[in-house]
This record gives sequence, C-alpha cells and structure tokens, in this order.
Amino acid sequence: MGGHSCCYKQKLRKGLWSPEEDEKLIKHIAKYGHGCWSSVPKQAGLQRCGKSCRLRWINYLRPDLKRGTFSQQEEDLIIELHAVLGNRWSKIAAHLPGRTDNEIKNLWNSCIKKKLRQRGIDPNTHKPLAEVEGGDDDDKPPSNGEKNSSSSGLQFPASPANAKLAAKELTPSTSAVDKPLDESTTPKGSSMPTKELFLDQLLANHESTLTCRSSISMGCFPLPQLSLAPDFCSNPTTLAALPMSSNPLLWLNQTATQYDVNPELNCGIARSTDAPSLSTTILSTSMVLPPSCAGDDTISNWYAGNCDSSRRSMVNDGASMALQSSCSFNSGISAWSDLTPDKDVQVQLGEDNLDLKWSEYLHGAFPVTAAVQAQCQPLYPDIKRGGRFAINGLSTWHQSSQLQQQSQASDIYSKDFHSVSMGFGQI
DNA sequence: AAGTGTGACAACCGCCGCCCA
DNA sequence: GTGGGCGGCGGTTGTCACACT
Repeated sequence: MGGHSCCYKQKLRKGLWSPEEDEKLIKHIAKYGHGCWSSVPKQAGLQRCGKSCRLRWINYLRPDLKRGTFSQQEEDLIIELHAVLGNRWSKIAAHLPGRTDNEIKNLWNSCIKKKLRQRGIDPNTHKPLAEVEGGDDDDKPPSNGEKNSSSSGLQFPASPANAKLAAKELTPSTSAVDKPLDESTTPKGSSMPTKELFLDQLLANHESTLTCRSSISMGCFPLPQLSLAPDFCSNPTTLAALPMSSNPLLWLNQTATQYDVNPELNCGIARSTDAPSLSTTILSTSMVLPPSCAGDDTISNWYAGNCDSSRRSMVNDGASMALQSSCSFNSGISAWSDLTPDKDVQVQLGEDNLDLKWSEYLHGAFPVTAAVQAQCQPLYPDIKRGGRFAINGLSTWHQSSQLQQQSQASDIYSKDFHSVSMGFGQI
C-alpha cells in the first residue's frame, strides 16, 4: 500500500510544485497531451509520479479552471447538490464548470459546513440541527447521498431549499434518467422524483443565475472573434461584450456568464455586477497565448515571471501577486474539457474562417497570415521575467470604468484593481 | 516581537473499479 | 477467471499566511 506503482521506481519529489515543474508539465501537455499519466513525468522530465502530475494538472494547471472566490450562486448550488449527492465531490464538480472536486471539497469543509451550522442546519443531513439526533455526530460524513437518503427513506428535499424545490410541480420527463435508480432510492409507491430528475430540476432552477453553468469565453483578443465558443457566438449579449479595440499585447479569457458582461466597457474584462470585488472576476482571468507561441520560450518566460506554484509565494512578490494568482493558459475556444484532439474548432484569422482540429489549433499548425503575425508579434517582447508587461486594454478599461462608475466604485473594487494593476506593472 | 490559533488550499494517501493481457 | 496497471475518487494531512493575544 501507499503510493502508486510508479512511485516505487525511483525517488520522487513530493510536496509543493515549483514553477519550473509547472512549466515543464504545461509545456509537455500543451505539446503532447497527457495520454498515459504514468509516462508523463518521464517524458516531461519531472521527478514526480504520474498521479501527482495528473492531480497538479487537474486541480491547478488545467486551463479551464475558474479560480477565484465562489459566488453565492455557486455556494447555493453546492449546498443543494450536496443534499442530493452527498460527498460525491466529483459529481458535484461536474455541475460547476471550472471548479474542481478538490476545490469544492475544501470549500465545503472549511466554509460551507460552518455556515450551515451557523444557520442551524446540519451539513450532513441538511436538516435543522434540532431535528438531528444527538447533534454532536455531525462530523460523521454520509458516505454519499444515496446511503444518506436511503437510510432515511430517500428524502432528497432534506434541506429547506430542496423542500422548496420539491414543493414545485416537477415536470414529467420521458428521458432515460427518469426512472427509479433502484429500490433503495425510490420507495415503492412513492411519488418522490428520481434523483436524476430532482437534480435536473435543481440545475434548471439555477440555470438563470449560476455563474458557471456554461462555459462562455470572453475577453480581450488580439484578433477579434479569433476563437469563440459556439454558445458565445450565438449569444448577442456576450457578443456585445467583445472588445471594441483589439489589444495585440494580450489575450485574456474569462469564463463568465451573461450577468458578468458589461457591454459598456471597452474591454472584455467585465465586472461582476452583484459582487463588486474584482477578485472574483479579474483574478480568475486567464491569459491566453497565441498558438504559435507553443513550444518556444514565451511560455517559459511568461510563466516564470508571472506564475508561481502557490498563492502564498505570490504574496511575497507583491508586484505580481494578482496575475500570478490567476494565471493559466486557456484555449479561448470552448470548455477545455470539451476539447479533444480531433474535435473541430472554428478559427477566424483575419477574414478567413478555418475549420481546424483542436490539436492543430493548439500546436499552431495552421496558416498564419503576415497581418496576424504582425498583430501577435508585439506580445512577445513585453512578456518577460518579473511579471511586467503592458496591458493597455486593462488600463483603458479601468480609466473608462472609473469615469463611468466613479460614484459607485467601492474601496474594495479600487483596491483589487490596484493589486491587479500592480501585477501588470501599470501603476 | 514572539507565540499561538485559525482558515484556506494544495497535495498526498489509500481504496476502488475498470481494462486488458 | 485473475492479477497487474492505471485513472479516479474521497478523506486526510501539510503548509502557509494572517489574525489575534
């Protein structure tokens, strides 16, 4: 026991990942994909086990990670999903794009549990604490939602929120999932909805408010409409948020919902309207490098200058903290998890639409016009160690937003922007 | 200023299930 | 059928920063 077989073969590093290790892993996966995780460390020149690489990638380096603080909608959904699914974090995470099971698990254990208790709700049963027998055994987690439910006769609407949901008339479904899970989860003769149906209803209820229900890309692209997810392109609201001026220095990609979009801003970076702190928006912004950068020193230099393996080390380097805390590579096309090497993506280069395989896009294996090159080129000299490179778009955006929203700018907002700006070396 | 407690989060550990030879 | 390799999952621990005394 203890560790994977691959861990026995040689003395492997453990503990926090260094920026150099991250860089190696990113470059390797960008170039070859992960394939068999056990072979990744060797191929990437890492003294880690494959499992560790996989974890690092999934929980930290993966490009579609949202990062930043959880919104209230996300927290609410997690609570409701937990009431249905129990501690099945990966299942819960599947409904929160950009969030990892680890992240959700940590949030649950460190924050949500406590909040629920403060509200008088037992975090395991989602029932009022007064109703929970003993009251002091709430540290015993339910093994999962099913066991939890079946043991008490399947009570999906255990929480007040779920009770509210259950009280609503559930739309009959003819889908395949609309059949009882098994005898234990749906009592005979009960009109209680199946878990899946209940989940569907729950998610549908969140559809309009959840920040990350669907992955929508927006941001400052050097090439307007270079790469947009289909759901983004078809959405006039999100399209309206496209940058009016293309900034050749940086591609920013943001996973956000419509409510995050502020079409008035002359930049794709939007402010969450119900959460003034930029930490949940800008800090979860991802930087995107042009495909042609793959494999050269740009990533290396940028990453070395701006990323670190943990936020805490960023704090030590105050000047680049904000950027470091959010940095990641992002395709800017669609949800990363949806991408496969053979999946088609539509890329617009100048006036030309190209249908490419994702792998081709990733490796830059497509014709790039001189005009495109000229637009991208200025990016490179400005990316250097030390985390300082120009972001005109951000600066412009900040100035205009200051003018437009001076009266409502909060201290937090300014402070956060200052942090970000310091990170970018603009102030 | 030093020690201690706490929260957040990254990473590890151990187990399980799937796949394949 | 079986055993090894592997990916995935959930629980737990370790580490760091910050607040408080």
